[in-house]
Amino acid sequence: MSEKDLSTEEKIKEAARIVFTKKGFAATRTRDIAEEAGINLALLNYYFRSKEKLFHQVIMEKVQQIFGVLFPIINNESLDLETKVELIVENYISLLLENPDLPIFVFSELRNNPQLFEGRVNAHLIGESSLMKQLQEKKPDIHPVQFILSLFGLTVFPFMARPMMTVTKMAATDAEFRALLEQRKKLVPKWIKLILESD
Amino acid sequence: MSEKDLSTEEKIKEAARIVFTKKGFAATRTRDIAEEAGINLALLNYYFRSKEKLFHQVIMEKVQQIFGVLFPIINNESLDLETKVELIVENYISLLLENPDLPIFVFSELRNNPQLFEGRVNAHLIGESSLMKQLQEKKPDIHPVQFILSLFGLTVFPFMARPMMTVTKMAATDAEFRALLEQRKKLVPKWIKLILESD
DNA sequence: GTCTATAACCTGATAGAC
DNA sequence: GTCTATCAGGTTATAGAC
Repeated sequence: MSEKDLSTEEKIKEAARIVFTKKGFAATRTRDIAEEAGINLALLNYYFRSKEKLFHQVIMEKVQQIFGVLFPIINNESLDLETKVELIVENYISLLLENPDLPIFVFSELRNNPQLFEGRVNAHLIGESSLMKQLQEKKPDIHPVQFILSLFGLTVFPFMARPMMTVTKMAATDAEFRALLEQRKKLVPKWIKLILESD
Repeated sequence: MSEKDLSTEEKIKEAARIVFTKKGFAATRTRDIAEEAGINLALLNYYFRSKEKLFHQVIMEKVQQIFGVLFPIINNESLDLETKVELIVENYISLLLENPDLPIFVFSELRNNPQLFEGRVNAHLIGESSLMKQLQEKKPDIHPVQFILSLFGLTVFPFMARPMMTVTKMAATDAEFRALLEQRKKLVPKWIKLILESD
């Protein structure tokens, strides 16, 4: 599907996704989005009313995209803990490889604007999830939050550290980075398993 | 040392540290810094010439603060791998507990502005470090970058996820968060050890 | 060194022609 | 729906008095 096939509205939103995720809300100028979309500034306001409304739409769709991948796994009663971990890591890394700027974007905007998510992210949805119950059963001595932080730390952190890895030449090229993350799809579940089976 | 004891220059810089780390460069207005410092806008330019120059000074000092803590450990030839890991985790978590906004700040500004660090962070300083040599010897089958990503992912990620933890009530209060991270000082080295001793 | 006032510039948003 | 031109408001930086 070439750029020409998209409606103007979708062209603007796609441009907004790119620019907002790359630079953040405050550093993005509506002019940048217009230019990226190949349209003019007035059209942005014609379709989306304001920079803020456009931003809100973009980030919410991104958050839902993430939860859309993770939730069905976390709450699937027919998967055991180990399989859940494998699927979460595999699918989340795949998603992030297509959206590498997403983690820094979401976390830094959430810092500036916590009320964005207030009410939308229900504590029970995580605390009462199938994953949590299985964890409690398998390893009651690990604080569930410590487990979650580790699982996602191991999975997400490389994307946040990406700019640092480029500068330090730890993963200078895109191909190197992708290779590392592909390898990590197997490593992280293996390591998590070590943690779960330790005493 | 009360606020009154600080020179005007230092008051401005301290205010800049607070506001910049909390909101990022683009979202920060020089007026916010002036107000936080209890001085007037013109003085900021009198002392630091521009918003950009002040920012540059602040972020560089923060980065050096981090490396100042980590480098002596990473390159201490007389510490074995396990002890290095313990000290890195312990000291880094302590530092970040005093500067919880630092990780999001540094990583998101680095994304917007990678040239900030070009030339300053030498790839050899990490690749040729004592830590890396020990790792290579102890566990040649782990890619060193995978190890580093895991060590720092486990250590730093909780600070980046802090706003998310607040919203989801995983760690609603400051005290809860601190307790989790204090506990983590022991957990992370234990888990890293599991990884290093696995096959 | 510190202040007030203001210049110079930039950005989001809109008016109005087509 | 799409464009150009422009407004209104806000931001950085400086001039000039004290």
